[in-house]
Amino acid sequence: MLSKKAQYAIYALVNLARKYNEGPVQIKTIAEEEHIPRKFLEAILIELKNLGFVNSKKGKGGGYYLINHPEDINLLTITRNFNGPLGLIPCACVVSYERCERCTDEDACSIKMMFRELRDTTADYLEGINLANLLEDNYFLNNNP
Amino acid sequence: MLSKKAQYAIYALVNLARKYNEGPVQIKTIAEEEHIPRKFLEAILIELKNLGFVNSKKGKGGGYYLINHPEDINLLTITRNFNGPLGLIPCACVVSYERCERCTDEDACSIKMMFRELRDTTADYLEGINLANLLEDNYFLNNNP
DNA sequence: ATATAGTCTATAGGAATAGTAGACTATTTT
DNA sequence: AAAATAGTCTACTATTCCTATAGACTATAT
Repeated sequence: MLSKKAQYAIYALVNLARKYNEGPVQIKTIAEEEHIPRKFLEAILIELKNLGFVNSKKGKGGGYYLINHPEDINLLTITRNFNGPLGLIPCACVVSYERCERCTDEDACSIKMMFRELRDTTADYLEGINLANLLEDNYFLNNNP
Repeated sequence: MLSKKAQYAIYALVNLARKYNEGPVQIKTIAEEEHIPRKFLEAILIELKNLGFVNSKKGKGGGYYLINHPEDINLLTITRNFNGPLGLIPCACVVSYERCERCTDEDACSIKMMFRELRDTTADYLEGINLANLLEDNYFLNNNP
């Protein structure tokens, strides 16, 4: 399961994607519409800003907005920044890789290979989904066999 | 990432699978070979026993052993019992499903569909791997295109 | 009997998660 | 310039989960 923080980040970005090109959206609005605790959301938005996903405008009529087009933000990127490693065991991770103490030959270890393949499948899948895909109702029903 | 507990459970079971039909294996032996803290391993083995994966024999020459053939224990079953939900968001879970507060029509929600498909892929993958598969070096090199 | 080896109860430190409070700063409109 | 709006920053807290550990107890085999 993703952390609440990671989940909130995704929902906040989807909310902004839905209103792309409609001007800044207030923190309060996002918090209410997405059922996210306001103060918690503030912290997440600042992180999203530092990561280059969103920008903000202060004062009246201010709020947050997406910097890039929804099509250019995929779920792997979001997940990477707000959640731990994708691999299920340390030696199967890429970014957070740790050598396995149990192995003499890690390159022949079936346990590692198995978990590594699962990790890669997951990464590819998440990378293939962007925010625009998530806006359309029934996207999957319409695009899957 | 799986919890240490879940990882240890998998490595302990693989250790027992490697010695299937060779009589009971002592806690101490498994702990040393798999680099698992002994007392922690004790607790995990008791849980594995209650779940019906292993049995134990007391006294001299005692230890733990697998009840079923390694081929009959898949990784989905192990993971389910020692780690949280497979789905990345609550509404995409099966066992730990929670209704989404954001949705009016969950059946048309692309976010849910996406995470649900990923969950199902992961579950199918884990279910397809059994302990016997993990014993053979290079299993994946030999069986994947 | 005695050594061996699993079982049970209880506890505990620490990290991560999730959330809160309040003062402060920048911008826009009047 | 003043007032209202809205984001920013610092600090704090509560709770849960993870990862263990200690030690006394019980059952079995020889």
